Amino acid sequence: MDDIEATREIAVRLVRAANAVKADFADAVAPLGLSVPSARALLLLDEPMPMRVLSDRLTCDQSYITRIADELEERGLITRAPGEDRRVQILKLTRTGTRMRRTVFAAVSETNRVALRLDASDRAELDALLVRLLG
Amino acid sequence: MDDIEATREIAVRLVRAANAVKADFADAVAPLGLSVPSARALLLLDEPMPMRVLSDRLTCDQSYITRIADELEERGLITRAPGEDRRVQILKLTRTGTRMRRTVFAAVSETNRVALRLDASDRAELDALLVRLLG
DNA sequence: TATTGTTATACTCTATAACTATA
DNA sequence: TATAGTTATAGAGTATAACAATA
Repeated sequence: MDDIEATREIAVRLVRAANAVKADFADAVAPLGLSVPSARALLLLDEPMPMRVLSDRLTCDQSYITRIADELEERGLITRAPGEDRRVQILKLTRTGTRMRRTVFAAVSETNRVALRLDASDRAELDALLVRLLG
Repeated sequence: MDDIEATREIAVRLVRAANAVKADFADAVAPLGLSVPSARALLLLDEPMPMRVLSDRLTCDQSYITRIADELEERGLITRAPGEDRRVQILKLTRTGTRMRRTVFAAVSETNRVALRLDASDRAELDALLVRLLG
């Protein structure tokens, strides 16, 4: 069996594994009525931060954060408040948002197949390989 | 550091690594004027097959194959021909398609970071972990 | 002039539903 | 009636461009 072919197979499996992880995440947050991007944002909001910072952490465009913030704000999970620099909007979890963040965290942790299917030494091995892959 | 937190970090890195692999693939096929799904389909068309079989291998809906086949046909890379069962359309690479498939294969192989960043034993390790993860 | 955020728009990947032709 | 493929449509996730306000 061709070496190149075998290596491509691994790449395909890597993408499949990531899809499975994402599907697990989506299944975990769907019952909470949150979209995947909003749930991801919620997890990142461990402390108040400007929308710009959130877009950096989510690695997405700033304009997309407006949409996510709208959704979270409508659900009463965050507030927007202007920063000292008047251009900046600081996103901050409400009390409901803090509770929801914990709920999301618990839900996605329970369904995380990295935890479910790999023991500690496997996880360490995988992590090292992924770091090498990401360079 | 929390164990749950660390495990979630690995899941995040897994998704990032897969995104990197996909981005490599997209960058490799973009200069050829192919969309990612069409390039994927092309790689799977190692022999003539019904659209239904291709949808199984791409793990997507049949209706999506119609779109992909349209694109490949317009580019002169495949032909549709009815099978013995008159409901079936057999997709078959043209000569140009066969050449293009080889070009795609070479291009994505060259940019495949699994090959570039991991040696043979790392790859075997990674593969085993991914299989376990996919269960 | 550069940056934050907003708005409007559009693109990619993909699925669902309703349909047709054949089996 | 079940299956292969098509068509039209829709939805999720995300980006681009133009813009307002502030720096």
